[in-house]
Amino acid sequence: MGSNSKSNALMWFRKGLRIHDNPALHHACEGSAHLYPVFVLDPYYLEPDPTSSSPGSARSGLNRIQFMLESLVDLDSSLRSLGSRLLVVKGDPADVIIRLLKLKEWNIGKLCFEFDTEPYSQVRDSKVKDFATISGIEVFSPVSHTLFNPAEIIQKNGGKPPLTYQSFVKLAGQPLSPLSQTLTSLPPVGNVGDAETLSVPTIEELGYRDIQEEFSPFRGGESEALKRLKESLKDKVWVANFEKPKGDPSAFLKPATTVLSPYLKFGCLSSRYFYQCLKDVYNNVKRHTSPPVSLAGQLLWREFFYTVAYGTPNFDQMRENRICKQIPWDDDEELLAAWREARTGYPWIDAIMVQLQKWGWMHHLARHSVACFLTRGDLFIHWERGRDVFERLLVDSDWAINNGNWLWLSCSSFFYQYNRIYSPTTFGKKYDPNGNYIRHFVPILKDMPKEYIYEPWTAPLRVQTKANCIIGRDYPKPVVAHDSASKECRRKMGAAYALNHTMDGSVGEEDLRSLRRKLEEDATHDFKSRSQKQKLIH
DNA sequence: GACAGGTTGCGAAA
DNA sequence: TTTCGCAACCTGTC
Repeated sequence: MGSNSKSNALMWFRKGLRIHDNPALHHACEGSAHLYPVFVLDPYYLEPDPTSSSPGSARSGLNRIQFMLESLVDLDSSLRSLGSRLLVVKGDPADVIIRLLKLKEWNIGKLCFEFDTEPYSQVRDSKVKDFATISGIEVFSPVSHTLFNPAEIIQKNGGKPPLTYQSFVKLAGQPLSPLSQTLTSLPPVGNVGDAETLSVPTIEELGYRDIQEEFSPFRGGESEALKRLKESLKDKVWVANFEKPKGDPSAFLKPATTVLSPYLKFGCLSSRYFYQCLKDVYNNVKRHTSPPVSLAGQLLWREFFYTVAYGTPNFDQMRENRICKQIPWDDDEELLAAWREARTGYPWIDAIMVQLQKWGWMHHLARHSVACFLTRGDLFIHWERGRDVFERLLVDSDWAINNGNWLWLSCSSFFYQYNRIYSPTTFGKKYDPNGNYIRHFVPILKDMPKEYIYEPWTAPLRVQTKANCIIGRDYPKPVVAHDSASKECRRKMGAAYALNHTMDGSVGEEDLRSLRRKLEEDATHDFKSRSQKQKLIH
């Protein structure tokens, strides 16, 4: 190669931790003498945070950190089998990439990375892109994390994202196919020089010592993703008849869904490849389910939330969010902690929260149960608080999808039927009358007879004694009474909706404060009039 | 302005 | 196992 021909490429991995269907990687290889595959470890994301209520960093639970490290190990080994390897560098991602682009030894002429729609990533990437552009480095940043380009769909809809699934699907049409070529070899890594590259660290090397005894049963990486995909698709009848709302949230030995979400989150699995595989199955069976409930429909839900999230400023908060109802949520640290730490006294809710802590994954309907309970169903706590807990602990936590679902479940956007409240007792009972799910994740209740396991506070004392679980001592009493709490939530939601309707989307801080006052006054008044009646009766 | 339709509520009644 | 009342929400479309 000539001395001034900058024919080396830097492939920046962030999400998209895969070899298959990776257009940025393909482009990075084309005409490159050397290829530098880089992943930047961000200390802010990884550093142990002893003040957090469960193991992990401030931003991520240990399960997701572990999943990411496994994905990196797998990526490195795949790169090695193609004659390359993964260069791991520590530091602030944008700063690190800019530093590497400046290195004389690397002599980078082309920077390739997958386009990322998240606000955090947009800021980070434009910093790097700006530097590359003024330095005369070619930048290639294709959309390949999603089936569609969110920007295109928003444009097709006149500049605003569609706010219903149906209108989204109509607008979106057919997704693009995955790349058909597979890479058989990669250009070699050139002289690394002063870049201070590492190999993928272990969880212990990151400073984590006390690894919990039960942890996520899902291993990270592209190989694992493709294996899991193949396994899921083997049962063609199951794939063809899949209907999301009918799954069993209490199934944990064999989950009722594919559990491919963590792999989609990190891009270990290409959504476009997944979609194509599903189409192949559908083409080979007589009858199959359709969106929104089908498996392919689930991938379209992902697209829907990515699109709305990309086109909605302040999507991850209530304030200044065009599509979010303004609701006077309570701020109760005690109740929030009880929910987060699985001590609400409702075994179904607590078991789900334990599964979140231990596995970093729960069934979709289980997520609904606890999200509804925290917000509009029982505790009336701000959905942003619950969102934070999920965002940190879920192995599959995905910015657009997580925020979208919290908006949905709290009846702040997309879904508005706030009278439909999940029961923290009977909902789980429908699927698991014996309470096996509770017995596994809340073992203190393992000997509670099934008649009482969903409402252990109703068990006679002799039953509690026999089960070695005294309610109020070994396991908490319910933090709220569901009947009255949910009634109260309905009342508040009704008042908040009325206010949002009257003010036509311009509810401000002061309006919420006065609504909160009014709601409290009404509650006190009701209480007093009830007491009056009681006095009259007696 | 009316109307149709909305992945996933509950509990009672048939 | 399906259907209904509950009380009445929203967006997209005409």
